[in-house]
Amino acid sequence: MKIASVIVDVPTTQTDRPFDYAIPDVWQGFIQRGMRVIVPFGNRQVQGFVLDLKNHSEFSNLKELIEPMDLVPVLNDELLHLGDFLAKTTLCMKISAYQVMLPPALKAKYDKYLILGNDTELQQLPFELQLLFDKKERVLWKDAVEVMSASYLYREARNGMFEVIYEVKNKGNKKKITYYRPAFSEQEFKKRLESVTLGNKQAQIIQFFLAYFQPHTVASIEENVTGARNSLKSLVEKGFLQKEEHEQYRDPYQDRQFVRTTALALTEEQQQVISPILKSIEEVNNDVFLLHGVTGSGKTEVYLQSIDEVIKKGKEAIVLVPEISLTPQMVNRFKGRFGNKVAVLHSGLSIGEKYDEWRKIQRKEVQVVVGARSAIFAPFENLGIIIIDEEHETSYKQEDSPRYHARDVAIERGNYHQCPIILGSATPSLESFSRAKKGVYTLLTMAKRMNQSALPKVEIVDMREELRTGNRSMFSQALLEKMRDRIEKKEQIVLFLNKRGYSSFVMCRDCGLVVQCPHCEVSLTYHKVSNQLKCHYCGYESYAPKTCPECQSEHIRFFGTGTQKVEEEIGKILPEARIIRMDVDTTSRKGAHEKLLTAFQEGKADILLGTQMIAKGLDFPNITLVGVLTADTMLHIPDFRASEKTFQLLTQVSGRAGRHQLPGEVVIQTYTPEHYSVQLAKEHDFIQFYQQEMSIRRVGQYPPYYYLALINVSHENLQLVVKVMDKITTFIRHNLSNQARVLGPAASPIARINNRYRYQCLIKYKKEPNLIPVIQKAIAHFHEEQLKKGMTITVDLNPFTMM
DNA sequence: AGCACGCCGACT
DNA sequence: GTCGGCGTGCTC
Repeated sequence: MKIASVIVDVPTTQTDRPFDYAIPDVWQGFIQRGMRVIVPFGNRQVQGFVLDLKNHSEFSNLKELIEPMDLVPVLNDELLHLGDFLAKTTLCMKISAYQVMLPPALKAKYDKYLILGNDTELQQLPFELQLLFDKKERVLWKDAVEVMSASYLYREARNGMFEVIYEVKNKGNKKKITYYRPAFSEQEFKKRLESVTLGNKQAQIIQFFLAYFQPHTVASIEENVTGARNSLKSLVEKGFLQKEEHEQYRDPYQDRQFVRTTALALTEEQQQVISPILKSIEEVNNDVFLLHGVTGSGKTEVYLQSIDEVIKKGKEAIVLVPEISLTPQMVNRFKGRFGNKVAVLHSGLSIGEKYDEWRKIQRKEVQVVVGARSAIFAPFENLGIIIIDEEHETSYKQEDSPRYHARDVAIERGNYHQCPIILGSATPSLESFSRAKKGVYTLLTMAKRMNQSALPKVEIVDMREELRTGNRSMFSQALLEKMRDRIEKKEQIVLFLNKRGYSSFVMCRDCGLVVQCPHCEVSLTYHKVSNQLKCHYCGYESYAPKTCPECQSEHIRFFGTGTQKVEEEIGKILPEARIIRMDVDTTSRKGAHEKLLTAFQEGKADILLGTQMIAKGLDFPNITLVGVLTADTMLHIPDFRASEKTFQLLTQVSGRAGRHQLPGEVVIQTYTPEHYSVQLAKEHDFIQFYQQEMSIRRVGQYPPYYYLALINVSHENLQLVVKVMDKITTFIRHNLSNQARVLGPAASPIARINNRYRYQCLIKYKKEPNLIPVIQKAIAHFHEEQLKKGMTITVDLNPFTMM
């Protein structure tokens, strides 16, 4: 095999195909499919993935590839194939599909350098450049353009004064740890000592080695002989010690003790649910199970015992959880059961830590991976099960290219490995539940909580009524009384503030002006800490105005209830309450999240106050009251899934209460108590909610009855955006069947971000085999505009947000 | 993406 | 006449 077919790291439609390279003799037999290589591309070097090896190419004068970047392939055949699947089903570049499957540490970085031409003397250069080149062979391009214009540099490069070179940075990411070991046996060591005289420090080090005759790290030598580091080198030179480097994994969980657990006895329901799963594992079937289990019904134990069975068969398991750093309890459960067989992958890890966890998987040192969305690409080769917990979570859909959904990838991989998939949730997505009803998935139900505990009693409080009776605080009378009661009883409270879609905006009470971002069509968010207004879309910041910028009125107010404000108010009315506040501000530091939760678990606070991040996975026995301060803010966002999201959230939050011996109670405060998603969450009635919501989706022609595709065009010039979007929409409308509904063009819900206008076209369809080629054709038409005018066109198949 | 090639206006 | 504007097309 003399030729490698390579996908290059140039993410454009024109280069989204394999390029052939000759394999130089030195690398013959070494280069394999799935390896990363450095190849010449045009006049620069880029990274690429070897797709294939072959002996013939249609292209006659091939360049040689430069060198491999890996010792062993980073992508196996299955993942190479999966990349193709991603590119086809999400309309992304193949290179982006492959990059997303690997830990970010393996993504190439490029450096552009300037080196002197062959005949160039340093003195010929302008003074500023002479300084840069001083004693250096090469100068970073970005340093050079600081002192000389790019056009000058390019011109002189053309004249031969410089050469411009590119280099793929292959970062040595492996963490090395240095050991010193005795160079010979103990007797030999002593014998040799007699024939030399050593300095004081060196003698001390030798004594230390004689006392503990084994390899030592520099740190441990230093502990015993201070200043030893300076003498180690000469001991190596004299032949007493050998220096060696061991690769070491950074283990983010290394200094933590995990209490080992064994399988718990299953409840009757759990047994009923697990037996078809075990059967599927046994028979190597590619079944998809939808495990619908109420909060606290013990889904995790079902996962654990299924995985255990898979491991016994010598296979591997992937467990996806929504943003795992948010649920350290979950990690503990897996680490506790499977110990060092588990790798953990989530966004809280550093790039290096992610890389290390990934390598444990690649080297088959672990059998289980627990992680967020991208863990679905774990390079296992013998998958026995894939579990997606909280299956309905929107975070399983990646919101930028490649816009894949982990569930779809899971099903594709399950099909390849012929292994079962479990989708678990207390509130399944309508898509999954309807598939289960149709028999595409196998529905498994757990309707009871473990520990004989009942689902919590839910009380809905109409906040309009509170207002009428003169209560203007954010706590209803009912909630306040219950909070007092729990604090007295030394039981714990979780207060949930639903902030999404309800940022704390600034409004003038006189003229009604809402302060907006000058670059985006969104209202600015007030941040109390810095007294600033910030735009969450483009990062614009300004100081909070004291008077209305429009009418100069002083009645300008900050609307919306932030966690800080709630904390302040509790401090006023319940001064004895100890509060832990969890939001972006208090959990941004690494590990802060877990610390706060641990403190709460240990009873160091009465109230846990937070946003989204406390809705899931909390399982503390002492929580007996859950308060939802504003249940309906999410209902008003322009999204057909608003009701579904509200129902899911209320159910999840309620599920935090009374999971163990003590009974739980939930208070939901709302301005729309009659809404079915609020009412049915109170009744814990998912089935009823499903039916009601489905009929609305049917009428509105929304998923799961229809599939969606969203095309978005953005550019600074509004006219251009409208024109292009209009042409695309018309083209698509004419080329799909009349079953399809093509809506638009219309301004996006956020009509402008970063001064770029945004228009969109929404396609609703049931069956359109030509959809993807038609969209591709429509977009291809506007290639030039994209290239020259900086217009962006994006396509999101099965979008989760319409923003 | 990044660059070379190439064809038209304003400068020595 | 030439420098440089950016429109066009190519990269194995």
